[in-house]
Amino acid sequence: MRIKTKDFNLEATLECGQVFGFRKVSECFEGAIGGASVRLAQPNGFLEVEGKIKSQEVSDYFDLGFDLTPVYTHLAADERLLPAMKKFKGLRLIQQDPWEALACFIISSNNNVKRIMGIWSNLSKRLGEEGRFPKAAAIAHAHERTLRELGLGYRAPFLSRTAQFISTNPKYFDAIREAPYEEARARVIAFPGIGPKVADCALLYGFHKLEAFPVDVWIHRVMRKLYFNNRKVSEERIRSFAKKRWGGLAGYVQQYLFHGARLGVI
DNA sequence: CTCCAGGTCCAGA
DNA sequence: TCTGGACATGGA
Repeated sequence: MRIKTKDFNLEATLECGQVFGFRKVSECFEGAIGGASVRLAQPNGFLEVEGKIKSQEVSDYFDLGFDLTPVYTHLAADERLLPAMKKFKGLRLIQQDPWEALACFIISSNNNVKRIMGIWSNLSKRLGEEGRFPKAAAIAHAHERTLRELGLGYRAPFLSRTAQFISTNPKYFDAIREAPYEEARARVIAFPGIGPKVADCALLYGFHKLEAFPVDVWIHRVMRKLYFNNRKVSEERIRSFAKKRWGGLAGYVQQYLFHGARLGVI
């Protein structure tokens, strides 16, 4: 299947750190969208999709209907952000599964991307269906010892307890999705192993709350460098700065900043 | 061996 | 409210 796209960069979108379930295999990305295993490529502008899936579902997943113009307006208006915009034009925040996002970012704390992807893979092979990321119930029923064997370390009880809560309160995500950002954030922070940063990742990536601005070590460093003259700044001040400057699209700007910082282009 | 990785939690000032 | 240390694990 071939899908026409406007302003879409598959590689930047899947490698910018918002999702951990795609693997690059010779110019293709292998992973899953919803319940379908897919292989994706973008050889000459078009998005090529292999797998038992409708084009609408792919389009929804990558949020292809979302107009990036206001994001570009922010990026282009700031000399400091211009390099990231040029490099990653077409990077989109996707509509991934809320549970997967929440779980993956519990795993992400004090961890590195390579290891997070490894743990994603271990969990999916051991507890998931057909190698996809396991449902909350599957993790809830697994023994904590099993999670440790898969590399979770001290995060095992955090993930286990959160999975138990979600699998027994399946409607809870609806409440989070419907709540305004600040209230949703407070609800997510209440989960074990989730603090302000992981909560913002879950809200931005799992619930598409585009005002969420996760401040991790990379964002902290790059924001300090670009906007605070390398002085000490609290994460709270960075957050309020971002909110004031980029408002409801702060999370989008954050993604360009994060990817740019990690790749060393800004 | 030490340091670090998309932090969080807890205790003590 | 702010700060320091512990926390599993594996790669550099």
